Amino acid sequence: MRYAANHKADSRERIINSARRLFNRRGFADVTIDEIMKHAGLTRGGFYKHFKAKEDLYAHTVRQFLCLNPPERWQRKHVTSCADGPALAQMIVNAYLSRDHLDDRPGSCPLVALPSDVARGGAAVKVAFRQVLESLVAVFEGNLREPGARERALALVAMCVGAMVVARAVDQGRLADEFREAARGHLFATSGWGESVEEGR
Amino acid sequence: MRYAANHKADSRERIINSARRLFNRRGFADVTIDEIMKHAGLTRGGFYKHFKAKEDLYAHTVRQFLCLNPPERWQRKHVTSCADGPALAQMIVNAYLSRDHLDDRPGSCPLVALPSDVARGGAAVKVAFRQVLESLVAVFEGNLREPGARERALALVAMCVGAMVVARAVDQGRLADEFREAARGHLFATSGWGESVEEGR
DNA sequence: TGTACATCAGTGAACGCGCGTTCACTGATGTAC
DNA sequence: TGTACATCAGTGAACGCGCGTTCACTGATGTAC
Repeated sequence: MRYAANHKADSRERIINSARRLFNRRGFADVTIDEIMKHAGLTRGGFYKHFKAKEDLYAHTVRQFLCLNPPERWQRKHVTSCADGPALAQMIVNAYLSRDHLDDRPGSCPLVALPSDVARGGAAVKVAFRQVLESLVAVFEGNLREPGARERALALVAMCVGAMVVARAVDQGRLADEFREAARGHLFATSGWGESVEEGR
Repeated sequence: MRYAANHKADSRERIINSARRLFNRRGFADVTIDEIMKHAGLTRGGFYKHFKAKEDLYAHTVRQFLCLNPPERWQRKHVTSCADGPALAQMIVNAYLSRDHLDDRPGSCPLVALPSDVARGGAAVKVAFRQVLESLVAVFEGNLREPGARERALALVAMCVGAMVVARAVDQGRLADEFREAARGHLFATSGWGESVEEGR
């Protein structure tokens, strides 16, 4: 072999990474294979040495969010590795509802960036979306007191995702911030994870 | 004129209606002018007698949701015209979080069907999206007690929209139903609008 | 060690198709005179 | 009243472009013998 043993795997990872960031910004339909490959430092034709079709990428790009380590900028700033339990949950929520996350569309959580695309997509991408969703639900549920921990976790995850989704679709930064802050206030009032921290920017 | 005075306005309305239902199902990018015009009972070329470009439709289709009267099926079933105040708010929430609304993609609220598309769209469609959003916030806010009515309204709207958005993107009807029910339970517990009604189907 | 061949990630031109948009045309009616 | 012309919503062929996908090729390295 003329390439290192992990060379092809590295290329594949770069392609998925490139596609993930482009999909997050512009959706599945508007992004071309050519753009994806260029951002991965490759050319159009090579794509089909890695994937059977464009659609094969969708699930991989959604699932890749779970493997990001260290996480993207909006998470690095807010989440430190030394926390766990309610303190960790609090940090994750602050990161999720932060303005950094709102503004970082390429590095965004796919639950916020791609729900409409996934709703129209095939079975594979829906499975990946559900895995990301369930991982978020698990963090919430594990840090809420019984009884009804799961039900409250689902409602609060829906609120966090929903607040960010509408914040992204709105043309007024003021209203977007209101949604983020309202969700954060409501969440800390309901979960007992501690006070909402004022966000510098 | 060889057509009735309102003929062109009627055609325009049919085009927007056709586009709205197709966009709700498949998003802005995947729907073609040809399909839109066929569903409106017209042919491709006539589109440009009504709109300058495809993108001009987006805002009109989102805003049209506000004018639907009588509302679509999932609303007719749940909302009766004789209610107002908290009773009306309760009916609207039951309709919004109903399985009928979940399943009725063509007639869906655009907040649920199109947020990702709008987030990537132009200024006009974002204005229309915000108008629909604010109309929903107003219903909630007007039926919550001070203080903090607006903040709770924003949080609860985010939860309702978020629950429906993720329910649509998930591949398991069971999980989708859990989200709808969790949001409904949390909402009635928070708002004091009355008990959640078991939904027949 | 040297030579011929196999491998295979990546290249970039080409293909085929479909879409948004344009445009010359239709045909029924209104208007000028 | 009759005739010539203007109007304009709608038609459908055509254009131009870009995209997903295919394919013959490259070239560096590994392997057989």
